[in-house]
Amino acid sequence: MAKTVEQIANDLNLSITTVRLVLNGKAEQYRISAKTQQRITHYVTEHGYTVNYTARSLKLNKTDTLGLIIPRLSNPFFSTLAEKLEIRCRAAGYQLMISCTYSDAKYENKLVDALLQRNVDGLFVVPSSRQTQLHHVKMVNRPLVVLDRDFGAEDVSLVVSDNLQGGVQLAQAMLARSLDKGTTLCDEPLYFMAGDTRQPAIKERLKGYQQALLQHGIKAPAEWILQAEHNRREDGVAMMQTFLARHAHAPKAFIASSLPVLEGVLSALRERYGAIPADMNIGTFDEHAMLGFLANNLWSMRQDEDAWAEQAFTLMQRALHGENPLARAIIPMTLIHRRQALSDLSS
Amino acid sequence: MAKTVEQIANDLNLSITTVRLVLNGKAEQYRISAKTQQRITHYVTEHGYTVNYTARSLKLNKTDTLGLIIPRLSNPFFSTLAEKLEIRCRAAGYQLMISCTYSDAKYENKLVDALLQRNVDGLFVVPSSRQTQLHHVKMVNRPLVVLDRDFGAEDVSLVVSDNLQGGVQLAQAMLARSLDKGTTLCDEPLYFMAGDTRQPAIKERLKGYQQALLQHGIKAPAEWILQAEHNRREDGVAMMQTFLARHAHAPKAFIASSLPVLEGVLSALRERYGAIPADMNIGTFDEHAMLGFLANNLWSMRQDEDAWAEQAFTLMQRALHGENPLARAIIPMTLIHRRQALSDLSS
DNA sequence: ATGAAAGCGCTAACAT
DNA sequence: ATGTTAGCGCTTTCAT
Repeated sequence: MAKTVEQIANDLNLSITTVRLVLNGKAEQYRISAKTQQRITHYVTEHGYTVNYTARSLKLNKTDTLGLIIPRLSNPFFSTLAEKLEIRCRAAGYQLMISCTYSDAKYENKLVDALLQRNVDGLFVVPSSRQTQLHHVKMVNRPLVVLDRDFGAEDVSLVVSDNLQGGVQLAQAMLARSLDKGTTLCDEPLYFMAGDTRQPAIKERLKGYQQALLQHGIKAPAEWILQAEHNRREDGVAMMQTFLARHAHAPKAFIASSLPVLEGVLSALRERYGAIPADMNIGTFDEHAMLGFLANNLWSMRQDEDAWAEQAFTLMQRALHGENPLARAIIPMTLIHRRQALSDLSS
Repeated sequence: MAKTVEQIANDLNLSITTVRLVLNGKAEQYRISAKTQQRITHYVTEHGYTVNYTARSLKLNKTDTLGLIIPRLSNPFFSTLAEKLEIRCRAAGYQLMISCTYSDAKYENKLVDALLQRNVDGLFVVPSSRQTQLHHVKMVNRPLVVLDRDFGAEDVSLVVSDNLQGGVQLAQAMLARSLDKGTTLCDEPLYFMAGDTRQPAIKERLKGYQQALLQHGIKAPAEWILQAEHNRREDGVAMMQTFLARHAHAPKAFIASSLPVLEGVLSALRERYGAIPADMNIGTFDEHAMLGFLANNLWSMRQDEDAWAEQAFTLMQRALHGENPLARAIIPMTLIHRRQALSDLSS
């Protein structure tokens, strides 16, 4: 640890107040004599000084620290979000403490407690279940902003993507392509590989897909929709294995409910066929640069992490300032299309 | 905030000591009467209580919090590392504060200061330059573990991958394939797309590549090695554009010095040819599930994040306990090979 | 079996 | 222009 204000004051035979005044740049305002200022600044350049934030926090009852609780950092959507949010918080003078739950409810509740014990000024949370969301709303007696998943708790500020609209748009884009080519949906069904549909974001995406089909006069048959327990890579693998057990061929067109699911789906296909069939039409939620590695015709529904960070922080800041019009922000998604790559050219 | 110990004591007409004793489970030891205990536990279940860690920290001069400073979370290697390290720290009762520098030296130094101000018990840092590394070693008068980049400062604990050996192994595997097929290196040069070679890890990887070539009696010609200012996606783009300006065709075989560089290299190729030539042999450092999206013959050098986390934490813990045999851990890399996918099959 | 008090380093309000 | 002091909530040590 560096020196304390008191030490400096003693060593220089000054009072604590005087030292603090120049340390906080109030020297001019209180007309501290030039030579006193010099002695102090000189001492500090010599011995260094950093405020003890712990003591400061104890006194002021704020830590200038916010907490962010997400499922995993290895999910690119969350790591990007964490980055953007961290930058936004830091611009406003807050440190962001990031922690992961690994989708474990017990863990998640404990994490919230741990961060509260450390007196974070406010908390951003991606809850993993309705139960944990309720826990947080009840236990967190400080500014709370829920992200990504609306399990329907009242009285919280909330930031989510417009998953329903995203689902509609994605499905419509893919259907339009089929219909342009003169194929019908019966020739070329559009499957939906859904992770955990209890998760509100996934549920909405699926609903959007169904709505889009209905607009074409079709009620999606049950066998077009595959489901799984979670939204992980292995769940994607399982769904595609189920599919392949039931069909002779890989699907001509499908939508994955999230990136990890897509990874699993494709790895199962590669396992089976030795390659990812290049003529598949792939739709997925969440954008990632490495999607460009695929040769396929591909649509991805991008979530706007910049807008998320901005909105989430704004809601947080309002709450921190005591203005408390709990609000929910719904952020539009953007469709990105990569055309099928022409494969056989002499490189 | 929840109640304080003092409030509880007042409300119950007990002394602070008595309340603390039962709150800390020392009730039996000090023979607090059963009914006193009951009153207290009842009060707590009613009104709740969480220790104020800030006050505790001020007194004990430790926060049970460690800091991790990395370039970016959106780099999968670092986000995975952050996850593993967070888990390891939490298992030992520490919270990990993760922050990103975006490879900005100024920012990095400020971050270190910010975390020190918050009294983290120790710091893990991936320094972005020799200058910042020296800054940290000098300024951080607490346990410090440097990760990933050895800019050569003395007196620090250090965890790095065995980048030299990794470079050798990767290049050798790729050369072996060529030679098996009867092609010579002259037919099919093995290029190296190097990001910033001032960065020690990159420098070592490149050196390993050169060593491997030498073992085949070849000194890599200057034009086989492309270089850039940084290790970002856009640097990969730039290198491949340079390459394409000088050559009529895409390279038959190359190594990318890191994932972001690879992303850039491939996107430049896709831009140019409309597709990623499937007959290219690709080598890269860092493993990622989405590499399986590529149809190419592909070798990736995986860094063992689990071992990193374990070693880094062990070094940290030693330092925290005052044992101070500054040590460096060098962690082997693992080669992963994906065979070229057979592309034209009826799906 | 229970209580009292000092002190961690800072801030803010009130002296001189 | 500079100095003094109370108190944030906890832990630790010493008294009953």
